[in-house]
Amino acid sequence: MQKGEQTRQRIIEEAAKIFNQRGFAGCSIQDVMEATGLEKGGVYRHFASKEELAVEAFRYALSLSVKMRTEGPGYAGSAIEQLRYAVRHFIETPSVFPGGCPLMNTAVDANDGNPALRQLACDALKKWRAVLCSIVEDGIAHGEIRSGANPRQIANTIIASLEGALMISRLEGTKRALCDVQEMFEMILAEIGTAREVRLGSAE
Amino acid sequence: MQKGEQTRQRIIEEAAKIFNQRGFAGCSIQDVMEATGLEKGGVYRHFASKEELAVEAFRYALSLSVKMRTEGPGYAGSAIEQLRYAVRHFIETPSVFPGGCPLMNTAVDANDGNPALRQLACDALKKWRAVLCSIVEDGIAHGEIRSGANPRQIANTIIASLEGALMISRLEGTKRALCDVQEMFEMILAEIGTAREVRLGSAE
Amino acid sequence: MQKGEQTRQRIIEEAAKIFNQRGFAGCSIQDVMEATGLEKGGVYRHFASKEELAVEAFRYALSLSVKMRTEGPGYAGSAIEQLRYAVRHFIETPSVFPGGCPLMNTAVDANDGNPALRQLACDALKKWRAVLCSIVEDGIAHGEIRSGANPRQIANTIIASLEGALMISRLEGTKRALCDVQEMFEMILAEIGTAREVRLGSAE
Amino acid sequence: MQKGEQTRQRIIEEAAKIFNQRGFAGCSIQDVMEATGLEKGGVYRHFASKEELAVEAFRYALSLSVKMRTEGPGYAGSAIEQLRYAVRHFIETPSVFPGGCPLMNTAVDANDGNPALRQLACDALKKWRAVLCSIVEDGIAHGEIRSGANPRQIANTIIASLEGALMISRLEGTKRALCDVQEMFEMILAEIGTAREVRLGSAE
DNA sequence: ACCTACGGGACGTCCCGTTTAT
DNA sequence: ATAAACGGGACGTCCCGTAGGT
Repeated sequence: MQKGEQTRQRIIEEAAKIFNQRGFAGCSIQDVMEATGLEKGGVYRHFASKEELAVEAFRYALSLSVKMRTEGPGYAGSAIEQLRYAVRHFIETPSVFPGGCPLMNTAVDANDGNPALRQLACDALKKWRAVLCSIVEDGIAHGEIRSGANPRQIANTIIASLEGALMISRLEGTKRALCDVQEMFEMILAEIGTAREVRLGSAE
Repeated sequence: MQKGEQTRQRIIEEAAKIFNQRGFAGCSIQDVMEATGLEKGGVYRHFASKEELAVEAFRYALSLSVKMRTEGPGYAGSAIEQLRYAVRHFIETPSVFPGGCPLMNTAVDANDGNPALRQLACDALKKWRAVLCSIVEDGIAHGEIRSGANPRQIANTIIASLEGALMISRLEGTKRALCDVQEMFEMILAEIGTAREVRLGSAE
Repeated sequence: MQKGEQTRQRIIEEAAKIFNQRGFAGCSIQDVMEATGLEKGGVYRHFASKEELAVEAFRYALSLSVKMRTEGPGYAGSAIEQLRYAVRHFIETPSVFPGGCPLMNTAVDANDGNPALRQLACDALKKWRAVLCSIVEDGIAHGEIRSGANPRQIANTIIASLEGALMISRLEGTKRALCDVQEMFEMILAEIGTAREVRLGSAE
Repeated sequence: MQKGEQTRQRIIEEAAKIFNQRGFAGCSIQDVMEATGLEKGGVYRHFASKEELAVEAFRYALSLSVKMRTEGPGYAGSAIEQLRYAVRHFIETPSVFPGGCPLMNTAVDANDGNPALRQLACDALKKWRAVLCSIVEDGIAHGEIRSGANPRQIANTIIASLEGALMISRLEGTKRALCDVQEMFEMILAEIGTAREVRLGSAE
């Protein structure tokens, strides 16, 4: 990797943090300059515009974020275990960057007009959901999850609950909402799992 | 001072729409001027700064938003029915303003630094949750909901899921995520309700 | 005269001074308030708008100005003497108000757009010129001025020279330009007068 | 810095037109913005204040104006011919800009208080007068003008008459006053010229 | 006639995104 | 990659003309 390419990557990484915290409009090139130690020209050498830099920064943040939510040592074992891990892992490390989940931030920031950013967020969402879906599908195929279960519905519910709970938790400064959702998921996982008697026995 | 107060209110209402769509940093006083038809002097007579206007606008948006989620003809009957209504009503009218849910938008927008906005969002969240909590508590008191149920947990889960699903729905331009969550709630409501045998009988 | 009418007149007189010095755009109602000791409401009771006050003020200034240039003890005797007096009197008391000749000021100030003020200036000019014309005409009728003389041309020349010289004099802070013009007029008056030999004899 | 200088010049030229028409107080930076197509930042980069811009604009207008009155193909031949040309040329092209003669406008506008503008007008006047004076002096030296003639007096009379006549002409919307003065000048030129018998012979 | 409220709009500062020259 | 230049435009202050209420 050339020196120029390294610099470019460094800019993206620093910018990603700032954009994730303050949003596109709330962050200036000056902020990026200070974070990278570069001068304006040094930034503009690598990106044609603030818009272009933002796209790269958000792309980076989103891809890293999705990777964290979809890879890890816990993605092994039974489908139920994997889903439980996905939830637990989200709660333990809710964000790669300061400023909250890039997916939610990008979604809210771009909902106004920016179609490029919106597409990036959409892609990230789809990727994450696809992973969760395939876990559920595998679980059904292996008889660990009830055959009537709807993978997409389960995946969407997991993502929605976690993102929503993260928003609440950040607002309140507590993990309580995240934990509340996690517990509720235990119930849902028991409900969709086939190993019914076990949970009923243990829960009551 | 009658007329001035009217004007002030009109500014707040127009500003609320714009701030909700574009966020604090993404919206200028010029935008507010255009939306209200006023000139700069006309706006700054009523608000000391953009910050102050934003606080009033967000307060207005949040209070209207919470009111919509917590009042309505459906808040009657059994607790389970009321919770079901809360979810259904959210999905049918997910936003008072263009630009999505003020609670989520404010939460994301203010997470950076603005403590005033953050407090507003926090208050709105607490109000909403309190209403849901009391529905659950009433349900427990009336024996419609299992005595082991945790009202706060249920309320947080409802809010988190709905907000998260709304984010997904807005991103994708479909109501699918919202509907997925709604269906999942049917399962949860059945689970926490005491009229157990009915659901089990009908579902299987 | 009522007290209200007196106040109105006082406002006009004070405003006339200020408008004559600073022009319509360069003078504020606040200035008028300070000059009269009245409050805003006190001024607006008598005039519907700044524009209306300005019209009255300029009308007053112009009429006073024209009166000064066309009335006086010197308007007696031969036509040549009267013209000489008109010139001398202008130079001795070039302005009723501080700020220069209202005619020139109004003409320059109103040349942009204000048709009401422009008309006032035009009327004042016509009045002044008419007086000078009739002096010349009388002179021709009495054989004191050459029959070939053009009254309007002479009147216009007198007014133009005096106004122009006043402008120069005010700019330079000297009366020299006014005196230069006065001397030149002696030559002209001699030229148009019929008592030719006298001047030739005395001048050479 | 090439481009900036061009922009600065363009601003001055456009501003000169507007200031000449409406005066300093009657013209806003907004007007200049519209005329130049620039935004506020673009204007204030080149001038520290409205005052500074006005000085440059008036300086430009005055210098252009004086140049027009003092240069041209007619400034050749006999002194009398040159003076005749000066008058004729003024009447034919009385103003470089819309809004009348910058000298008179500035003089009236600045008579209030602005010493910077006043000085500019004064300088312009002196320059113009100097040119006319030197023509007369040359005429005297060459024996074309009577040795008793006073150059400064003649120059002041020309300037005063023309400026005054222009004011009248603009007020009335006719060139009549200008023409009246021009004709009167024929008489004066004949009077101060040495080729006496010619005019007398032709006029009578 | 005073006083206050109201909305208009000019002025000037500051900083931002971008370009250019080095 | 730096640094300065450039023009855009947001922000907030101030005062102005005007309208009402007292």
